[in-house]
Amino acid sequence: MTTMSAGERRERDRERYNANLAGCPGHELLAALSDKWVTLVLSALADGPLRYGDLSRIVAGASQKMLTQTLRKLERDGLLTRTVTPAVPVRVDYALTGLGESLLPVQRAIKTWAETHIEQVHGARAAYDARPAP
Amino acid sequence: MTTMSAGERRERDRERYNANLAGCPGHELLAALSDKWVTLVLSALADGPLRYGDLSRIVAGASQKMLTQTLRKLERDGLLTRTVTPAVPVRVDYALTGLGESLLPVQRAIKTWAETHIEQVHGARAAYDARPAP
DNA sequence: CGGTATCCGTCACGATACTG
DNA sequence: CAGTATCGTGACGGATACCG
Repeated sequence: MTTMSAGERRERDRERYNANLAGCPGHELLAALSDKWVTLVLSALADGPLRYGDLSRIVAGASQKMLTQTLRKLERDGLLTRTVTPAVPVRVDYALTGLGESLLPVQRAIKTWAETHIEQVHGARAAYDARPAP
Repeated sequence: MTTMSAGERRERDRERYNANLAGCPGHELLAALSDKWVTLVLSALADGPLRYGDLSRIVAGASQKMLTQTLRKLERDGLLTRTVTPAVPVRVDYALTGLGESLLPVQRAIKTWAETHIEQVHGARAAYDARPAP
């Protein structure tokens, strides 16, 4: 069968396209960074290692589940290390790796742009929202 | 009433925290950029204005709904302009604003980091996944 | 051509309870 | 202290159909 419905074709195209996206480094990174808590955890650890409890206090908005999930993901990606000290009670420290630290300048670049231009964005939004209704 | 259940307190804390987050320029930007299609649209327009149809072909993975939604958001934020030329059929052009263009270097920074370090990340993942099961 | 309107599945997230 | 297990829900994205 060489024939194929338009729907099938579109679906196949989308799959291909998404496969490309998944393989694109830029997108992978962006997907990782955009995670609500990743940035917060990373910058919390920028000043030095922290224990789980400390992190959960600093990143106060995160649920236990989300915090753990985020930490595991970052550990898997080699951005931080997880060190368990067997004692009673247990002690777990998290610290940035070199790779993780190398990400901090990128974060700063983003932050800098944001602080420099956010006013303009807010202004544009206000203007847009104030337009006469269609 | 000065008393409050632990649950209520946590909930209130989370709300406050999220309110802070919403006001944080860095997070606002990150939330905007992380949108699956924003980066693609922006870089598609980096070389010059495009019509809606062109965009939908270049950003092939996006559904019509998502593409329109993304374009509207970017227009609202002042990152691009939408120009309607009343004719038959209608013609709509999208172009980056100065503000939108100023975002391109940031995108490049992200892309550069990704291309430089993604191998390490993949290596770390492989190592993590290959560890002996607990 | 360039959209809007509507329905619908899924899945990420949070709350809660329990464990080594 | 530092998690794991389980369940409920709501926002988001996709498919489809229709409009100026």
